[in-house]
Amino acid sequence: MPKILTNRKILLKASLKVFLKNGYYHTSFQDLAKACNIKKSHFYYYFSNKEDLMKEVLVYAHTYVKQKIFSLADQENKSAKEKLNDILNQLKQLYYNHHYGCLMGNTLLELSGKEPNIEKVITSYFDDFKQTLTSIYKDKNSSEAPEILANDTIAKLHGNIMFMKLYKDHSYLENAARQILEQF
Amino acid sequence: MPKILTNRKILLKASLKVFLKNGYYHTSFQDLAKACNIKKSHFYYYFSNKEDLMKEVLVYAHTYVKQKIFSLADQENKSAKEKLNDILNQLKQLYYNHHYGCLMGNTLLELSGKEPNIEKVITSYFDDFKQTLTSIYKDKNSSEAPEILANDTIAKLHGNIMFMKLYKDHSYLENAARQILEQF
DNA sequence: GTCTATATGCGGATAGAC
DNA sequence: GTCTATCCGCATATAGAC
Repeated sequence: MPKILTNRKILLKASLKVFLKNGYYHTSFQDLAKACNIKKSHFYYYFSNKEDLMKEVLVYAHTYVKQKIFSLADQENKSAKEKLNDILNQLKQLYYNHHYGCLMGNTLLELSGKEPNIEKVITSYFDDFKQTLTSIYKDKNSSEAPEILANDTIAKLHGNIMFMKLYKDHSYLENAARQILEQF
Repeated sequence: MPKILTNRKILLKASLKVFLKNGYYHTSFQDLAKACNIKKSHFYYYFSNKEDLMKEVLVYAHTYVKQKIFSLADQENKSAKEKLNDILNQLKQLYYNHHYGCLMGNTLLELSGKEPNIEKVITSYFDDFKQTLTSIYKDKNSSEAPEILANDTIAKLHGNIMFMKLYKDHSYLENAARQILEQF
């Protein structure tokens, strides 16, 4: 009989959903415990406190997106525009099953200036996102610098993710992605 | 001697700053009372509860922006581009004294799906914003519908307000505003 | 209109049994 | 590794004196 009935990864995945839905401050260990099917005190066996848990959740999310999506920028035998298309399609799938928006964006707006340790993880995510798109925009002929184009694209995506959440309508992200691709 | 030492408007203005800095759930009546120089129980004389207070704060903010900024779209003897320039300049001033971002955007991402009464106020703000810019883009020759252009502009602004908050750097909004104006 | 005092519940966190 | 029990503080909110 295994002594381990759960593990960090299972807890991180389940906690992520709760944080995405409820935000950081509005999520209690009670909520998390319910979603994870464990007692709330048991979180302290795996994590030192709530901040630590959230940090790990965000690191987990970043790692997942990096491997699953950002890595598509490294595909050989594909054009820059094809890579961009792949990335945008995968990003859309991330957001299409709900109306909770983006965990990184939500958490940034909620915690920036309050929880420096958590903020660092979010910064590293957006740095990574920007670098990924910059590498793609380097292949585009444009009067604008690739870093600027990458920033514009991320800003436009997240502005439309905001609209998506506000109006509970996926078409905002759909249209933004199409427009970004057309303008490449 | 006046019996009224404070009033709703004073409380709303001071509370707005606290909510902008700390968010909704992370703000306690303790924090608000300190910023307003009253006892925390005294809020219940003016507002029925925290949700009601926040709603009033957002209504106050909307009214302020509507009168001070959105109204610039109605100026006679100015071109559409001049009006857009005026609005963008005023919006920048709203955000340039701090790195807390936008109260409407922050609150939307934090409370959407949780506090319907508050969400309605936010929706009405963005509807108003969109309508204001739509009226301006109607004067522009473009293959895109004015509503689409208005949406794009708001999305781009708020995406860059996010960056502004993340990197504590005003130039994101500055550049976005310049670019929006150039593309008119 | 403004205050003091207080009720009540829930939050994060710890101790220690099994 | 997982649980029960519990501490402590703070949160929202109310009652009622002045």
